[in-house]
Amino acid sequence: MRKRIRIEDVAKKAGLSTATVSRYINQSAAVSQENAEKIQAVIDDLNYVPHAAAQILASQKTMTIGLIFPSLTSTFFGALLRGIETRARKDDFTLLIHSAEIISKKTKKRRVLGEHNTDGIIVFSDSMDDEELTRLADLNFPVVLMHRSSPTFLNIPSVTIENKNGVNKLVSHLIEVHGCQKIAFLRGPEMHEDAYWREAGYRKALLEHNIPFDSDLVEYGDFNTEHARLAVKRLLNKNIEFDAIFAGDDDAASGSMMALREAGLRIPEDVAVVGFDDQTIAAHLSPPLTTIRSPIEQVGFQATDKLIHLIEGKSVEMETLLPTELVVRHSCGCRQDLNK
Amino acid sequence: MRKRIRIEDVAKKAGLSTATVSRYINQSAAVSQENAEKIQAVIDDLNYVPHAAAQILASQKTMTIGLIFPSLTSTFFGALLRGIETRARKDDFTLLIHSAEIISKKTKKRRVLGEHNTDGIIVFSDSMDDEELTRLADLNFPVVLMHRSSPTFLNIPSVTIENKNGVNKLVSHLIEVHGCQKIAFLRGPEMHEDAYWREAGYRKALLEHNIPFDSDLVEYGDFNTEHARLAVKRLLNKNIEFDAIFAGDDDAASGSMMALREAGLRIPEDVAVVGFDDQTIAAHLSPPLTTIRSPIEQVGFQATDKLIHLIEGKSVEMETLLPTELVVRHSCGCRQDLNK
DNA sequence: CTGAAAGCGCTTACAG
DNA sequence: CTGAAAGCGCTTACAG
Repeated sequence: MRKRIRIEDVAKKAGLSTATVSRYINQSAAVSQENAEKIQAVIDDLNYVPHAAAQILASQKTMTIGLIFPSLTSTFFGALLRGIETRARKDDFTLLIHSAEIISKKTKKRRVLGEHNTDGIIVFSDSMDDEELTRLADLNFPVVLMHRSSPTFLNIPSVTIENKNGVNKLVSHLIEVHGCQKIAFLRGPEMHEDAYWREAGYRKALLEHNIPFDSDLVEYGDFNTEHARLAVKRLLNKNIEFDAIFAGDDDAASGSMMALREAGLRIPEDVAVVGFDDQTIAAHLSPPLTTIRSPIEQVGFQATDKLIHLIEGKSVEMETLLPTELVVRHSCGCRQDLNK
Repeated sequence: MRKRIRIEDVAKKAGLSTATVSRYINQSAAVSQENAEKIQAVIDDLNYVPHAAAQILASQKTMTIGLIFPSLTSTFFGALLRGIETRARKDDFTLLIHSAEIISKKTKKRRVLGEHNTDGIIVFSDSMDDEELTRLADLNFPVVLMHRSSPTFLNIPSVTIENKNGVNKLVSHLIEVHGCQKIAFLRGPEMHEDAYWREAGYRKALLEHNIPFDSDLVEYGDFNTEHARLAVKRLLNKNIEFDAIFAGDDDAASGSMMALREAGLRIPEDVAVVGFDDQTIAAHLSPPLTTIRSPIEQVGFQATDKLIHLIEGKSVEMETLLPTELVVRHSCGCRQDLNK
């Protein structure tokens, strides 16, 4: 590698001090018009780019945001990332993404994301344990939670979505409009907060329509295509009767459809299927999926917005609950026009 | 924020010098068993984590790899990222991801990824222009290309996939097994290298079967669901006849299916549809998609492997061409068993 | 508006 | 195997 160009080289060539050059680069203090132009010319000429680590060390600000995700495979995270990146870039923050799924227990002691390399961290769902959350809270280090709320003994801001109401509407639609009575439910991961509230919405809808809750109809779909496919197969093999499936999310709905088709069942004639999220895939399934639209990108945007406020020392709303919306397509049995 | 704990604090408490503590942490030189234990105890006690920027500045190694992607929305990138992250983590490299789509021309002067914050960069397709590529090559800075080959005047290692042969097999299957004669082709983005070679494979298959190339059958699908849907609509509106669609990739195949269904056409009876990549979605489309399996995750893994070798000063193979494979499902007209 | 100089928290020859 | 000290490339009070 060729010799690095330092701020000192720029300063020397411009006949100024490094302090002035630094001020110009960071716009941290006024620099005379004349010198500004001189400096810019030298920077362009030398192709100077500040050394990030030196800036961080000297300023004690990393200008980067850490992201902890369980995995990066779902399209779901694409939308989330878009929201996060859009907001982060507005304030020139860099993103350091850590996908937790791949980390092994052993690696865990090597803290990947923390106060040593970020100004703040956004945590998705349960991808950080309470111990580390507590440690960061004790440090007063900025953290924002997405798709989960703060442990009660801490006080961490969060951005979540309206799961319970959404699912209530969705399941009620199945019951009221399509007369479904035996609605299978593919639950998400055990400790997942979205899963918890979706179950609450499911139970509420049943209760309000005097349909008894039947645990035989509940399986773990894990918000995952293949798991959901197997879950529906299990239901089918056990000869459990159902006239609809609320799959937990869209990916699981896609897997459910597969299993049904493999069993020779028609959708929605034999079994209605509904999902949650309204990801891109939803409209492209066959039949197009009735689902709940959740503002995934907004969640990312808002969480990042909160975090940046926190980093800047401003106060933020503790809990942001974003609304969801019923999107009726055909997989529930509705027959609206195919062209949107 | 509470006062940061520094290596000096650890050293003092352990009754040793910072040099020894540093050597223990980085395993960069032998430390006596006794002192090692003492240091580890203090680290655990104080909850010490080294300041990343200080390490980078002092060692002149960032231990991070830059990734330049056009966008993070497709599931395609999920698989790619998995491969990259798996390999990077093996050598304790951190990932800095920059999605180029969101960057504006103005922002461009602020170089987001480069020698100032990474040890090397992986570039997807054409998300970095020749000018910057040249600058980095001049610096002798490690760069690896994915899904594109090096500009001829440079000499940058790359990892690409066998597009031409794959498509040739796919289109030949359509012609030989299903008797297709008018195969529409949804091309990818203009300057995209994958798109270029897929067209070459398409033309070759036609040529080998004495079917004239008909430019009326070619549209831009842009490797994108919605664009592809509109492209097929255009074809339909122009009353152009076709008995099959090679959609360019799986996302575009999904969009094509939508357009066909909206027009009341049956798949594959009226029109066969085939894709490329064999992403997760492919098996879940209805009917399940016949496509070419490309080793997306492998591409990421190999590119990262190459980059790390480069960073370590080792020499690497200049061009790695990974094989692809025909996956026959039902959207082409084949009637194999649905259960795999 | 500008500069001299201390300091950010590490690593690493060098010497022992 | 260990330590004293220079140095990595910036930023930022402080003084003017």
